[in-house]
Amino acid sequence: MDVAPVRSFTRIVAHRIGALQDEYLSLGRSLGASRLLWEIGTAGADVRSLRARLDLDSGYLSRLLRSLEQEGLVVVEPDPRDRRVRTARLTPAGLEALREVDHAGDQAARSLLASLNDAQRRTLVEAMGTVERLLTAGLVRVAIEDPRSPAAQHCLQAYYDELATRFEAGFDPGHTRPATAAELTEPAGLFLVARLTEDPIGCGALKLDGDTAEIKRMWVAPAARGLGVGRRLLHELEQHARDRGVTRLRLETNRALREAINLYRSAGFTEVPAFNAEPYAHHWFEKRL
Amino acid sequence: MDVAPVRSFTRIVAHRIGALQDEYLSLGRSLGASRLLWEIGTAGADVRSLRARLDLDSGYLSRLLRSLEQEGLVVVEPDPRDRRVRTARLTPAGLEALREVDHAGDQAARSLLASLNDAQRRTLVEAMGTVERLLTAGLVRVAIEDPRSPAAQHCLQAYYDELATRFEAGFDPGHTRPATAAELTEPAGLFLVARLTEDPIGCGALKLDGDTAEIKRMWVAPAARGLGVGRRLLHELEQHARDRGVTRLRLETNRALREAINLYRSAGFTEVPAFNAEPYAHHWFEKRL
DNA sequence: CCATATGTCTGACAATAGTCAGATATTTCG
DNA sequence: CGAAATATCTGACTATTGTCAGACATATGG
Repeated sequence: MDVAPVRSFTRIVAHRIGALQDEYLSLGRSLGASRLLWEIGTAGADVRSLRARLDLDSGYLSRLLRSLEQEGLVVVEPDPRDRRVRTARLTPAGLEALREVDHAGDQAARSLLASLNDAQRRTLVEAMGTVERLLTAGLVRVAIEDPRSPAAQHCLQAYYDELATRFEAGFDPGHTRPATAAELTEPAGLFLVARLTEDPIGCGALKLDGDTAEIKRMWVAPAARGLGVGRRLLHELEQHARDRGVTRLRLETNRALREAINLYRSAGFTEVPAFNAEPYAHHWFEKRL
Repeated sequence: MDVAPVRSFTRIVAHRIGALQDEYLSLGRSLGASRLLWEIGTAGADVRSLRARLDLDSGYLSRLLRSLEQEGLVVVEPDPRDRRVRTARLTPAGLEALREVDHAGDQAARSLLASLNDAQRRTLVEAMGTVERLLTAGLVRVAIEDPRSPAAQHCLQAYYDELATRFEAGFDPGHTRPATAAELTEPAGLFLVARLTEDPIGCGALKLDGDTAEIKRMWVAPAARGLGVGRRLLHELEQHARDRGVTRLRLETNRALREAINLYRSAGFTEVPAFNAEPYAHHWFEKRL
């Protein structure tokens, strides 16, 4: 793997981005304080999530919050639902400061595009989008989890909700062919969850039956589409199946799920006659391993 | 100008690159010290250029050097040509430390590519190259300079050397149609120099003659090609000509300069019969403004 | 040779960033 | 209820990064 272009990229981009940060410092606030203001945002945020997003030590964050509080930019109050958690909100002065930070950010971004012509700008913005998308994709982690875990349940619920919206006939989990938690737990099967820095963003399951396995519950969160998560889940399910001696993979799907069907085809699945009586299915696929 | 994608890019990339720097810190040396080791490199570097490249205060840099010196990684000695200048070189232990830093950098770069498939890696590396190229292009500054200035002379010398290498018949500046420094200085003409953070990387000149102007001395440093510097120089020369009431731009060129010929054509120049007796020319171009 | 400019260094600070060990309040769970 | 877990805070540090004013040596241009 040739990493020289990556190193050259990181060096130059770090240098350019470092230069941009002077724009923020010109506001007379430390970089940490500006970032914190920005993360609190107009909606406010609880201290716990700020700590996670900024990756700060709890003591350090607490002190940063105190200094913003003293400037009158922030108020920190206990969350009524869980009074251990405290929520930071911007005061009117804080909102004004946020607008300044935002403006400094716009200026910084603009300065990256200055002295490029239109064609170069378009190319740059497109390439930036690609880099961003793929760097994000590189953070996705896929692991076998218990289908009863909160993350798995979250994915399944979102999956059912989406089917209900997208299927012409709606979707009722009670009418589909069942796949119980036990059937999707080893050794009977397995359940994969894809996460983007802790947040669950997709799932997929395998139900084993001798040398045949069924793929079930393939779903990717709308916000995470285009990162190749679906392909990755499918690929890992296939690998797990192979490892367990499976030679035939099967799945069924509904015609409303166009992108899934395309994925299956491009992953080497071929359409076969219906091999079960799933009421919501229009297409049945199979792949020999 | 929509800067939202740029801001989103800088945010995510800054975050990812920040995370990579832990790799350097794991070497038990501060980020500043690691960067300094890297900039000194195997060839050594004088303190002045280190200060410029790392953009550090002279006092701070001096102290960083002392600490590396104390660790036995670096020796700093006066430059024999100018004993005010001091040159830092790595000791054998320093070279070993540099290898470690380099290895940490490779690891960091690799971790960006990890968990991407081959197609994604190729796409990412290509997009990174585009971003790097265009961010660099955004740093290029073009300005009118005296053709007798050191930067201009450097470009002209490099230009003549390149012609001597590329022309089938070689190149002798004494045999070409002359363009004296006075003819390329306002108001008779003008000389543009393109610089990438101070270093001259290209030039181009205009020789005015009533409503006609000739474009001369177009050159871009090999290391800076692909950044659109040639197109930018040509565009700015054209703009300067227009501002001075020129309605016809002319130039002649040698058939060995393929990329220049393509540039002229795509910029709207059309080939015309020879309008002078330049011995090294094969093509004559003209553009009506 | 002298005035001035240049390059580097030391001393003296100061701000920012980061760490770690408890203290305190609240919630959760057996 | 009481033990354990969770969330945040304060105190007490340390390290890093950055700044500024001079000191000193050397070079340059008249």
